[in-house]
Amino acid sequence: MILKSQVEWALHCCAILSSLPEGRFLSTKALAELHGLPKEYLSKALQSLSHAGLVHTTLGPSGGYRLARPPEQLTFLDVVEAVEGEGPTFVCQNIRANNPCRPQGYCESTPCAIARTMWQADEAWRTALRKVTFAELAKTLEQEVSPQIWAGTFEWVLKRAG
Amino acid sequence: MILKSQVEWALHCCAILSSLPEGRFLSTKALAELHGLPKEYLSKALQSLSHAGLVHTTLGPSGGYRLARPPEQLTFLDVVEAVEGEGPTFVCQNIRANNPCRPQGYCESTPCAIARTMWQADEAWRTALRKVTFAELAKTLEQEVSPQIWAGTFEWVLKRAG
DNA sequence: ATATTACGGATATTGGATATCCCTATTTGG
DNA sequence: CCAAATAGGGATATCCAATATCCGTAATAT
Repeated sequence: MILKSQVEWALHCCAILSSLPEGRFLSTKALAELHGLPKEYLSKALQSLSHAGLVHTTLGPSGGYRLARPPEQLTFLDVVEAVEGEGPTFVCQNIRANNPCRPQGYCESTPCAIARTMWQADEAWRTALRKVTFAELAKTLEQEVSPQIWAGTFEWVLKRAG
Repeated sequence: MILKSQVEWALHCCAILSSLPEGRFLSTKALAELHGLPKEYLSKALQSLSHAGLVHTTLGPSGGYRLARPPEQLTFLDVVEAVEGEGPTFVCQNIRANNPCRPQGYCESTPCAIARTMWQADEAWRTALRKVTFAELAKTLEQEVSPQIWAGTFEWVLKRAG
């Protein structure tokens, strides 16, 4: 079980969009160049973000993407679920129903205990992702990334932002 | 990102093996019939458990599988990792290295902050799975499963256990 | 001895992830 | 008003892991 690479792409794109000045937009082309990704395919990931309402878009030259909310209100979970979907990572096929020892047409009152445990772990994963916002990420990045690269990237982005 | 169905199969098989009397073995054939699963393919999942040292096996008629440890010491995480592997669910491709603004050959001191967050969530997931043992599962099942089916299944299993 | 079992290798088959291409509607900038 | 650039979406191709089956081998119980 490995997350799609689009998840990583979307997270990095949102990190960049978090530092974008209010009201400006950054295009797929710029985001693809900045991360060295295939533009057309990255576009699908960004469309997922758009469809989930996490970003706003505009058309035309100087068009592109910006966050739909302040970074304080955008969590890792939002982005992960936008790309991967909101469904549980464990799908219960209810194979207990195949038990030859049970009466025909017998129906369970509760979901399988095994599935419940897997879903609890799934929820723990989501809770951890829900706790981290892109505001916090920006703070961390500002501390960790070399000031030179940080400033250079910011300038690079601003030059291309519509 | 969805877990393999083999994970579900392996968990249910371990649940059955947990209730198996000391020293007895249950075959792939019996486990496949009990859960309505393809015998040959289920065999691969059981081999994963064997390879991870979670179960012991014997050959010949009346051969099969038994747990290698008491259910108190076998966790969901053990089984999930035996089947899914121990690698992280998020793979960092380090796409920040593609940033055109960085100097040639620049090398990061720390892993990407985005990857670290994803790995922390991954660890939260594993921690939740590590907390639940098959002894606890057996307790839950004994409370929830209809006594008639529970007893019938136990008898069914004993009749086939070598 | 025979039947049964775990095990491992080989080999399809399937479906999702990855990736590209092209057309359309829209909007900016000249 | 016009040309260029953009998001969006559909169609398609490719790749790989998950799923599934088959068979040969060694070991073992009866």
